Parts: sequence; C-alpha cells; structure tokens
Amino acid sequence: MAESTEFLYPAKWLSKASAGDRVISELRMQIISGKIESGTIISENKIASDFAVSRSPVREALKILASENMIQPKRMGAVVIGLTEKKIEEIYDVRILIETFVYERLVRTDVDELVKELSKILEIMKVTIKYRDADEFSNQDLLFHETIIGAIDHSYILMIWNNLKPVMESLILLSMRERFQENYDDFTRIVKNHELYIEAIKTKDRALMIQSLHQNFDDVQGKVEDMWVSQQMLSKGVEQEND
Amino acid sequence: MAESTEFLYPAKWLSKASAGDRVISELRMQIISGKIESGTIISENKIASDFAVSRSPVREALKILASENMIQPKRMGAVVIGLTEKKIEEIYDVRILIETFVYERLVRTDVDELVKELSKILEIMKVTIKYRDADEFSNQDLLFHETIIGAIDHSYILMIWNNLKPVMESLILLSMRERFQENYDDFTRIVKNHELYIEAIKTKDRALMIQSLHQNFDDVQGKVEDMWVSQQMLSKGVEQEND
DNA sequence: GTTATAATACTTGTATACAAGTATACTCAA
DNA sequence: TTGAGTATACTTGTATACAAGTATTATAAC
Repeated sequence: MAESTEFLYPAKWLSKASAGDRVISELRMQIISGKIESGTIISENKIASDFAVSRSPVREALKILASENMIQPKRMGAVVIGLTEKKIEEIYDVRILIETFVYERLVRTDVDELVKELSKILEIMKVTIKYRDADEFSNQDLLFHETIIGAIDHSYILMIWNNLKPVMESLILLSMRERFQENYDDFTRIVKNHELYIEAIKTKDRALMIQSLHQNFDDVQGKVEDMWVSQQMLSKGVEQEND
Repeated sequence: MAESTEFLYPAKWLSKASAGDRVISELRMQIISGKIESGTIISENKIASDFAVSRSPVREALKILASENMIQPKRMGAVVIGLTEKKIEEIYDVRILIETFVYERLVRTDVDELVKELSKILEIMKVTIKYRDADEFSNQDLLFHETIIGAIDHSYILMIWNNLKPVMESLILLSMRERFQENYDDFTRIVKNHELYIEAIKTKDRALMIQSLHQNFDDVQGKVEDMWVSQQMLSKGVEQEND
C-alpha cells in the first residue's frame, strides 16, 4: 500500500462522522482517484488493518461501496472496479434523466423560493472561487443540484440522487481541485452556466433548460473525464475483467 | 409483536441466504404489507430478539432498509416509514423513466436475442399462472423487466433498478398473491400486455412501446394500490409524521 | 515431473463484549 | 404540584472471538 499519510477526503466533512463513515469516504476517494488501482483484490481484514480499525466499520463500508459498483464481491475478497470513461458518461446520463424529470415537475409549480435559494448558493460558489476553495466549491455545486432535485417532493427521484451523490462528490472533488490549479478560468464559465440554469427555472423556458442542462453537463463531463484519464494514466490503469 | 409464525417472504428464495438476508427480506415484507405499522419505532436490539439473531445481521438489514426509505433512522432507534400511495406512484414514475430510457437505446441495437429471452420468460409466466404459483409468477415478472433493462449495458441504470427492485418485489408478491385469489382473470390481461411489450421491442415501434409501457404500469399500479390500501386498512394504517 | 490428498492460511458471517452517548424515570427539595 | 439533578435503562458504534467455508500450499505416492 502507498505510504502517503495524506487523506483525499476533506477532513472537515468528517467532524461528526463515525469510523465507518471515514473508511467509506476515504476508500471511495482512493478508488476513484486511482490511488487504489482497479483490479486490486481487497478483503475486510486488509482494509481494516490499513485503516487501523476493526472489521465492523469496514464491513459496512464494503457493503456501501459494492452497492455503488465501486467494488465487486467475490467468493473471497472483492475486486476493485472503480470508474471508466463509459461509467462516467452513464452517471451523467442518469443526471440528465432525473434533472429533466424534475424540471418537468418544476414548470408546474411555484419556483420563487427555489430560485432565491439557488441564487444564494451561486453567490456562495462565487466566494469559494474567489478564495480558491475547491472542496467547498464542490460541496456547493452538489448542493445546487440537490436543492433543485429536492424541490419536487419525490422520494424515489431523491433516492436515485442519494445513490449517485457519493460517487459524484468524489469525482467533482478531484476534478475541481485540479481545475483550480490548472484551469482557473473554467469557473467563470461554470458560474455562467449555473446562472443560465437558474434563469431557465425562473422563466420556465423549456428550451433554455435543455440547453443549459446539456451545456452544463457536457462541459463538466468533458473536464471530469480529462482529469480522470490523466489520473488513471498516473497509476497505470489496469483493465478490469468482467467476471 | 404479532404472534404469527408464518413468514411472508418465500422461504425457497432464501435457501442459500445468510441470516442477514433473511432479516432484510422478511422485515421488508412485514413493513410493506403493513404487518409492522408505519410509525412504529424499532431498534437493532428489538429486531434481533424478534428474529432470534444477533445484532450484526440486523444492523446490516436496517442499513439496507434505510437506504430503501422503508425506515428512517432517528437519534435512538428508527421509525418505520413503509409505503404510501404517493410513494407507489413515485416508484412507477421511476420505472417508466428508466424503461423509456432503455427503450430508446434498444431501438438502436439488435434485439433478436432479447426478444427470444423475453418470449421464454413469458411462456414460463403462463405456466406459473396455470399452476397458480403467485410467488414464481412475481419472480418471472420482475425478471422480464430486469432482462429488458439488462439488455442495454448501462451500469447506473442497472443500479437504479437494483435499488428499486427489492421494494418492487415485495409489492408485486403481495399484489399477485391477492390477485391469484381474487382476480384470476387479471392475468390474461397481464399476459397480453407483456406480449404487446415484446412486440414493441421487436418492431421498434415507439408509439406501441409508450402505449404498452403505460398500459402495463397503469394496470399494475391501480391494482397494487387497491391491494395496498386494503392491507393498510386491515392494520389500521398510521399516519406518518414528516420529521 | 505429475497428480491426489492433507495441512495451512486465508476468507466471510455471526455472536458477544464493551464504551460512549441519550432518553426516561426517579428522588429530593421547594 | 413542580422543578432540578441524578440514577438507570436504554441506544448505537466498535472491537473481538469463533465457526464454517474456500483457496493455496505442501506433502506423498506414482
């Protein structure tokens, strides 16, 4: 195991978290970043000793990560799957699917409160950009979309979001950290996209919505993939087998 | 706790299952059937003693059920949520959403193999109807749709299905058991709907697909709700609070 | 060298013990 | 009767022990 003592997941987001939560979040980041290569075989005992905790919280973590398709249980141990370009595209397929669904509901309701809330989040995002806080920017970016989704009261659409969210979070964290370093100018465009998004919701202009939705995702997706591919290159990505 | 020693979940489906799996499946059935009323407060210890197992498998079960929105964790214990009419509608919203997405992919691929597979499943369904095997019919019904969804190779659409599946399974099991008793004639219509479904996939007739999809769900949904409402009446349904 | 069998070192699933925290009930004072 | 403070009986989170099963390795026979 790599000897870096650095944690990838923001420590401040784990202030009230249990050991299990820490293992889940950090392990996910290590898998998605490629620090743990796909194809690696892991076991409860191995992870437990790596993180210096007992099997109980680890067991919990592996169950979660398996449900997120980050690892695949075998008869003995589990093989790390991680993300591929294809999977990242699939994640955005689902996001477009559910956000389109949500928008169709939103046009039939009062969105004043939502628009105000989104405007607030966007302003906070601008501040995080100004102070180059990649982690908090990622947090607010996710919150922006979660707020939209939460605005329609739909427990199963929300369930999909909640299942997708952790992987998205890791992906966006890694992407934004890189872009704050390498492509700071990206953020003016991201802000503009989000403004467009709010405008589409406010005016209930379906065409504008479709446009901003795809523009937003196409932009993010391309960049996330770039980041991801380079990350994988660094850790000489291993081809996953399809059991 | 009710003194019935009868299990709601088919025992034969649990032949190779762990104690944890048994607790998950049976607990889910008891919640959805209303045997455990919504609003009930449960704890790991309580369920453990009810099922005569230790806390370890129960802990696992409650985590799963929480992710399915069947229970809601509190500071101490968890409150049983269960299903409402609204939530059942929401489940079918999502099914229509993903099956429509899947269909759009299917029209662009070779569906011969899939159509053959679906025809086989449908014939098995007919046999289970003939022999009035409600549980196996439910199994094949779910398999039918899972086969369609699995036909496009999309891990995150499949993930949504997998998240939805257990609750669907319980719901369909309860519904079909009742209909085999009370509305046996329903099944000729169900078979016809599935035939239409296969036809829509084979001919790649989008209009036919939309029609059969909604017809299928509208039919099932109405009936499931009827069943569910009457079940709830039996157990004098408790209004859930929205914490 | 090859193959069959046995020993060993893993693996997961479950039970149990303990620690730390939270709600409830009880006691005592006013 | 009411209220503050404490004791008690819960709760979850984690560590650990053990059982049963699986893969690997070593050993022995040919």
